[in-house]
Parts: sequence; C-alpha cells; structure tokens
Amino acid sequence: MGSRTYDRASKRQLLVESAAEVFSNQGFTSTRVADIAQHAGVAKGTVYEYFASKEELFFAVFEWINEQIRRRVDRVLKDDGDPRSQLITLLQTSAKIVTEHRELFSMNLDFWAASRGSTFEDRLTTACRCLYQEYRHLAAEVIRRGQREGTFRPQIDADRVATLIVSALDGLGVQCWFDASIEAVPAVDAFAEALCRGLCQEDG
Amino acid sequence: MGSRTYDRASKRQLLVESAAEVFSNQGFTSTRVADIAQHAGVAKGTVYEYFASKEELFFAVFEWINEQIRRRVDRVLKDDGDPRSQLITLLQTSAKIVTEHRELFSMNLDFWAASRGSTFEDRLTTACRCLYQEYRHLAAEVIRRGQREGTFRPQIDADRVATLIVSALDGLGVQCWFDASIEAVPAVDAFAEALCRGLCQEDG
Amino acid sequence: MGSRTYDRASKRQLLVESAAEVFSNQGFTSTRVADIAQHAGVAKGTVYEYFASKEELFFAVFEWINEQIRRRVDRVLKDDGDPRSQLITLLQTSAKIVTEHRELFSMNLDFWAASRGSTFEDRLTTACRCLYQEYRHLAAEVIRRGQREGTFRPQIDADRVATLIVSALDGLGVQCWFDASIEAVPAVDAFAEALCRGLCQEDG
Amino acid sequence: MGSRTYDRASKRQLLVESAAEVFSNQGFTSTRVADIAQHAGVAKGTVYEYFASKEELFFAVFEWINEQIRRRVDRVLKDDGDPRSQLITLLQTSAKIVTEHRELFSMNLDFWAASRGSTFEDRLTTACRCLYQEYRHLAAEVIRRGQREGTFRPQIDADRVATLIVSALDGLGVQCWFDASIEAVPAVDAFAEALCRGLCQEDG
DNA sequence: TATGAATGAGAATTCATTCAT
DNA sequence: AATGAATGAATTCTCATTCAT
Repeated sequence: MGSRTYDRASKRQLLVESAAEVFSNQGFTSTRVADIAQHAGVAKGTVYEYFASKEELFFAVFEWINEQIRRRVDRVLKDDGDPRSQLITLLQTSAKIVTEHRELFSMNLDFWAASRGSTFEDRLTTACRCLYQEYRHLAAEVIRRGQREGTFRPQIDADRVATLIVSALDGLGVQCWFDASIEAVPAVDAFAEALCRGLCQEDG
Repeated sequence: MGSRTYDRASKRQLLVESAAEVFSNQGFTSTRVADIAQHAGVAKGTVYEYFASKEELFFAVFEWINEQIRRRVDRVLKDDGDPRSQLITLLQTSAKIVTEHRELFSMNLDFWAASRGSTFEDRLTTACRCLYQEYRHLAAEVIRRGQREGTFRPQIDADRVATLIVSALDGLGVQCWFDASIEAVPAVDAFAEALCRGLCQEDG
Repeated sequence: MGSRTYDRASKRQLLVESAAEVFSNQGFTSTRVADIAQHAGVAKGTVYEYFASKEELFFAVFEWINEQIRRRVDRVLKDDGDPRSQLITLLQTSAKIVTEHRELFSMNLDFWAASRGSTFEDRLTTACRCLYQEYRHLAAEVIRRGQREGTFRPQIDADRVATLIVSALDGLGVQCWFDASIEAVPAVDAFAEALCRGLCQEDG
Repeated sequence: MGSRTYDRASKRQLLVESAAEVFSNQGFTSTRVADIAQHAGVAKGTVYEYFASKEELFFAVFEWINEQIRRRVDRVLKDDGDPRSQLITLLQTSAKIVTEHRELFSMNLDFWAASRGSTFEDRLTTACRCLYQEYRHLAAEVIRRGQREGTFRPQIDADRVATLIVSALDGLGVQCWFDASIEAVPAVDAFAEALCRGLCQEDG
C-alpha cells in the first residue's frame, strides 16, 4: 500500500515533469493533453487519473517550478550572511536560472497569460500575487538587515526598492526570452554594483 | 476617394481599439472574434474585411499600443535635458502607464504568451526583440550622455544597466497586474533615487 | 436606348467570357465571384447586376461554351456530305477541341459535378440531357444517312452506336484532361478507321 | 491487439462506405461531414479520428470504389480467354456497372471535378491518370493478344484504339447519369459488334 | 448603373474530456 | 489503474449576396 502510494505520487510527478517540458517547448495553448501523455509514455486518459483537467496539470507545473526556484534561491542565500553579497547573489541566481533554463523560464509567460481569461485565473492570480509578495519580502528583509547592520542607508524604503529588484529579475527573463544574445549575468553584475553603491552608506 | 480612404482607415482604427478593449478585458485566448465585432458594433465578417485573422488583428493591437507608449515616452523625455532627471522621468512614466492603464498593460502578458506556439510567434518575437532593443538603447543613451556630461560615473556599463532598467519597468507591470495594492510610482521613486545615487559621481 | 441595350448585352458577354476563363482555371468551387469580377475589371456588385447568382453565371458560361462547340461542329459537318467522312470529321473535331482548348473542356467536369447537389442541378441535368440527345441524334442521323446511301450496313443500330460515339468523345476529353501526353487526334483516327470499317458494307 | 486492429479497420471501412453512399447521393460539395457521421451512426468528431479531413475521406472513397471496380473487371476477364469476347465482356461489364450502380458511378463526376481547384487536386489527378493508364493498358493488351492470335488485324494501333474504348465507357456513364432512359448494355452490344467487326480480319 | 463595404449563415476542424473495456 | 475510441461543444474563417451611396 505504501508502495502503491509511492507509485502514484511518482507517476504524478512524472506527468508534471513531462508536462513542464512540453508546455515550455510549445506554450500552454498549443500543447495538447495528448502531447503530454505521449511525451510521458502514457495514454491520454491516464492524465485524467491524476489531474482533473489540463489547467489543473498546468497549475501543478506552476507549483513545481516555483518550488524548485524557491528552493534554489533559499539555498544560495543561506551560504552567505552579508546583506550586500546576498543581494548580489539573489540577482545573480535569477540571471543564471534565466540563462540556464531559458525554456523553463519562458513558462512564466504562459503562467502570466493564464491569469487572463482562463477558468482558473483567480487561483493563478492569487498564487502569483503570493509568490511576488514572498520574493519582495525576501529582498526587503535583506535590505532591512543591511540597514540594521549599518551597511545600507537607513533612508532607503526597503519594500519599495525590493519591489523593483524583483521586477528587474522578471523583466530580465522576458528580455532574455526574446533576445538570446543578452548576457544576463554580466548585465546583472553591472546593475548590482551600481544599485548597491546607491544603497550603501557613503563610507560603506 | 480621399474620404473613402479616410473611412476605411478610421474604421480599421475603430476595430483596433475595440479589440484592444476586449482583449485586455478577457485575454487573447478567451476573446472570440465575435466579441470584438459586437463590441465594435459590426458584424463578424466585417472584422475579416480589415484583418486577415484574429492573430493579425491582435498584432495590430500590439503595434498600436506600443506606438502610443513610445510616443508618450518620447514626449516626456523631450521636455527635460538633464540625464539624471530623464532617467527618473522614464521610470516614472512607465509606472504611471502601468497604474493608469492597468488593463491595457496587461495585454503585454498576452503579447508575450503569443510568442510561444502561436502561428505568428516569429513575427511577434521579432517585434518584441526590436522593441526592447530600442528601449534599452534609449536608456543607455541617457546614461552615456550623463557620463559624457560628468553626472554619471564613467565605469558604468551603460548598456547592461539599461537592460536592467528596462527589465524593472516590465517586471513592475507584472507585479502591479497581480497586486493592485502596489504603488508603482512611489516604488519607482525610491528605486530611482537609490539607483541614481549609485550611478552618480561621489561628488555629483 | 438601342446602344444602351447593346452595351448591356456586351457587358454581360464580357462577364460570361471572363467567368469562363476563371472557372476553367480554378474550377467552379474554388472560384470566387470576386475573382471573376476582378478578372473582368468590374466590382463585385456589378456581377449581380447581370446575373442573379454565381450559379446563374456558371450556367450562362455552360450555355455559351456549348453554343460555340455546337456551332463549330455544325460548321465542319456542313462542308462534307459523305457520311463516312462526316463521322470521321465529327470525331476529329472533338479531338481537336479537347486538345486545343484543354482548359475550356475541363469545365465539363465542373458542369457535370454541378449536376449533383447544387441548387440548380435539375436545370443543369436537363440541359445536359438535351445536349447529349442532340449530339446522339446528330451522330445517329449521319449513320442513318450512310445506311440509306448504302455505305453503312443496315443491321447497325444507329442510335445505340451513336450513343457510344458521343461517349467516346466525352471520355476522351476526360482522359486528356488527366494525361496531357495523350494524342487525341491520332487516337481518334485509329479508332475511326476501325469503327468505320466495322460499320461499312463488306464491299464498302 | 489483433481484435483492436480489426475493429479500427472495419470501423474505417464503415465510414468509407457510409461516405460513399452520402457522397453519391448529394455530391461532394453539398455533403457535410456531419451528414456522413450521422449516416454512419457516429459523432462528427469520430470521422476525424479516422480521416484527417473531408477530402481525405473522399479520397479513401475514391480508392475503395476503384478497387472494387478493378476487382470486378479482373474477375470477368479471367473467365474467358478469347480476345474478341474479352473485349465485349469488358464493354458489357462497364455498362452493367453503370446501370446497376448508377449512383456510385456518379461519384466519378465528383472525383473528376475534385481534380480542379481542390487542395488535393494533384493527388487525385495523379491517381486518375494512373487509373486510366491501367485500363488503357488492359484494353490494349487484349487487342494485342488478338493480333498475335490472328483474330484482330495487325494494322490496328492497339494503344490508340484502347484509349477510345476506355473513353467510350466513361462517356457512357456520363450519358447514363444524365439520361436514365439510355439502355447501356444493348448500346454497348451494338457498338461492340460494329467495333469488333472493324478490328477483325476480313475472314475472322 | 456601378460600387465595394457590410453582412451572417454555414462548415470544417480541433481537442479537452468521458467512459466502456 | 490504464487505455484510447468516441464525443460534441466551441470557434475560426469564408464568401455569396445585399444595399446604401
């Protein structure tokens, strides 16, 4: 029974990952449930044994991808305690993800679009809102800690600057998607340097 | 003939604007051509007298919106010659557009998604790539001018920082779309101040 | 007024001939009324000033083409009084028409198909039936005259043989349409010789 | 799996035969896919599980009908070795088919018309060309054998006469389609007698 | 009479989802 | 649980025809 549960969970996971690949190659709209099933090596009907609908599966992919990203971000931030370098690491990590997993990142474009007119737009909108809140909070906390530690200037509005930092990372992904010639990591480095300089105390 | 040309052009424009409204309310996918026709007060077939397909119309909306945005950006940048305040103005203008035309901005999400799997993904991808190139160039030129005039530090990599500035503006739109409680303009102000400080000469 | 009537008739004729060209190039189904109008250098609406419908125009083309063919057949038959050579001439003339006006002949395929399921199938069916009756009669009369004159064997069933002669000519057109390498005239000659031999008295 | 394969194949065949009936009653153009589905007792979508398009199904009908005709012709020719009577049999068999399966024959009119302007005109044209080549070859071989055996005159151009014989059979079908009062079999008999007489040696 | 913009009925096709096996 | 054949709602697009100018 335990093994059966395990089987079910891992098959579900197989479907999520297969779906992620197909969705990121073709986009949500032009992906057929049959494509995913075929790519996963199962029959069409099987998908519906694990997910109530195509959108449900899509949402599961959304959750899976964001969970992975979040985990990676947490991991890299843990290694370093200095707010200044944490900020830089955060920016660099995003740039790396965008570069190394270009196709996967492009799914964001689908997630965003699904927040408009799909039957589960509310659910997705809420999920995205929460996600962004978290990331803003994450960045804001780094800044605030920097302020407490005297690295960053106290006048800085941590939440607001955090909003734009998170923005920059999303927007970078968009530009990279449309233009593969953009070098995300160096761009982020240049930006991070300037921004940190602006955030730091004169004598920092 | 002149009047007929005018009529045809203005009717086309009527359709573009109607489509923009409907698309921005419902999203591309869940908008039916019939919805647009009805909203414009014409018959379904009439839409096809002016546009070869739903996607063609969508693309026309894309062009129209971006033309308007571009015009507005050009207008506000013309009024001020100081690179530092131009940068701030650029950021503020974007924030205002995102705030004041929330629905319209959200069409970007559809434009981006259409670059994935639609029959005209190439065309849209190219158009978006060019658009971003232009905006990066615009921002980079402002920075370079600031460097020439001695306001901005010469070490700054103008193109790379410009990339992130443009990113921040797009990403801000995304966050605002998902979270109406975000105050785009103040956020941008806080960010702009910090960033400019980082870009400027110590004694600037 | 006389001139106006004349103008009207000749404009109608212009449309018929334009339609004949377009129909024979594209086939009835894939020809749009707009194509014909454009080819004739008039506006779409003008076609409807002269013909009640696309099918009506098609029917006019049918009549025009068959009138021309009939006229040509009559002309060549008039020149020669000998039944045997009249029969050969009839066959040769058909072969020539098929060869020289391949595209135009191919309209027959459309006429025939229009007898199945179109709104004017009855009218077209009747017209075709009459047409074939006439041609059968024409051929049968030649044979009967040959019998009276002692050239052809009296046992021959003129009407029945005539049916197959007319058949052969239509069928030849079909084969030539599908296979341009068929040499219609020599084929007809070989056939005519054999057939006539079979029709003639032993000592004929 | 064997049984599944069988089921799929026989269902496909069911659709082909249903389509043949509906197409021959209404003609290709005025037949809706829904009509065929209904006539076969399945849903509209099911048709598309077996055929990519209406035209694909139409082509399958074409192949099926011609296969049947070919089989019947082969069967009747096998029973008799005498060239003279084989020729007569060939003609009679065609006449019988045309008479007994009038509706089915009329599909030829649609097949021919589909060679003009449809999206698969090339495919159909090629198929028809090959079909006629085969039948011409069949008839020509009969004649040539007659010549070798001394029944038919050696001067006869077998290929050319064969062309007209095949023509006559197609054309007869056309006339019968338009005029049900035509007695195809007696007509063919009268024709065959005369033609054979012309083909045979004086003393044959 | 001529025009061509507007119309909208109509048809093919797609594909998520169901369900009998 | 897995399958994949069957379903049919939904949507785009076409184009003959109309009619105001």
